[in-house]
Amino acid sequence: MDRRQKKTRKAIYGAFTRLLETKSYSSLTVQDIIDEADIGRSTFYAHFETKDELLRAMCTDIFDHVFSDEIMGEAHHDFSDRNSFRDHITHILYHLSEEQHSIRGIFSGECGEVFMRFFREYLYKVFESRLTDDGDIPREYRLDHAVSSFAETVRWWQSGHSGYTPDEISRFYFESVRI
Amino acid sequence: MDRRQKKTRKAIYGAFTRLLETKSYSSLTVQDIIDEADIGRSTFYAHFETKDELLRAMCTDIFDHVFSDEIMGEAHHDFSDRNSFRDHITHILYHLSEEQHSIRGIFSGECGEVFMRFFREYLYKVFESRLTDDGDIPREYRLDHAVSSFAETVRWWQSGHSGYTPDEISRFYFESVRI
DNA sequence: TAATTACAGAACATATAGTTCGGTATCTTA
DNA sequence: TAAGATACCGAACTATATGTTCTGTAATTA
Repeated sequence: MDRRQKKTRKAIYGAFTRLLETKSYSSLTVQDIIDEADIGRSTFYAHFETKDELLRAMCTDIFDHVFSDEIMGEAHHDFSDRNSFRDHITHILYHLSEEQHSIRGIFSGECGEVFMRFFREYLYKVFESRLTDDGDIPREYRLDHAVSSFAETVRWWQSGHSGYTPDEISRFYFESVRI
Repeated sequence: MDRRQKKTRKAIYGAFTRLLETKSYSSLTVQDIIDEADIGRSTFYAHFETKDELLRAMCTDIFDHVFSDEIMGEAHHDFSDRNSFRDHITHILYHLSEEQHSIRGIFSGECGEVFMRFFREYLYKVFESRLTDDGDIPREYRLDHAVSSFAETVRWWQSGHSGYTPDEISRFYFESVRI
């Protein structure tokens, strides 16, 4: 990839995350991003068709990193011995904490919804295969509940309670939800 | 209130909910609502400053009804004998099912987030006083988790699974979350 | 070195939001 | 029921943001 392209893309991403820390997504104009990134107007549109697509691209980038090993089924962190579900979840939390700089502003505000929708798509894949069969509650509901609860747990963690460690958050989650 | 005002307000609400069943909130223009409601442009703005405020007003209307007895602390439905927390929750679900016509389109799409945010505000009040003290998990987290899980349960129910009864949904919830 | 590709930025077309205002219909009240 | 108040209609207008096009320039690549 052309060095110039990487440079502008990085500038756009940076400007976007920086702006999201002070302004809300909907009140953010493309011009704001252009000014903050210090690029030409046509350059922005050469990279992204809309503001929404920019958000989408950023989410994809972040999650591809966060879930990279998860999707592959391998674990770099020290959980390779016992691949328990709980370890996988904690693993994801560790990855998320490494991406704090980019997701700080993204969770709050209206783009939080877009972000959460993406997040849940990935989480479905992770939870689906691990969900135990049990009881007379529809599997569909149980899956939705497990995913929603986890996504909301992360939202809670990342918006105002980032002092807790991934292990603590994992414990909170597994002690609050019946899986 | 002037009969004319009630009439236009009803027309706007109706048009809004009708449109939300086929189009997404963000792609919905004020002009769309005006055309569907068959009113004058200035009339819309005489009632609501923005599209967001319209959504906000509708949410308030719906929730004021759904939570009316809850906030008052009284129960019209047959739960007056044993005011257990679970009865209260089921009570709310019954009220919600009565409002299905207006909330059908509101849960899906982007306005779902606005709706959910409102919903959660009301739910916090209901859950806060009933939350048992227990364990070494921060009360703040447990409250957030209980509220989020319930809100998401209702979202799941109202978007594609409205065949279940309020009692069933209540059971699903209480058997999935540790409160 | 030559061809390609990306960028800057001005100019432009379009769409939507929100306001203003004069005329008309409807409601209220004295 | 007559008069004053209030709400509605809708056209015209301003303002703002979006997205496109084009030309000249600088960086990259072969």
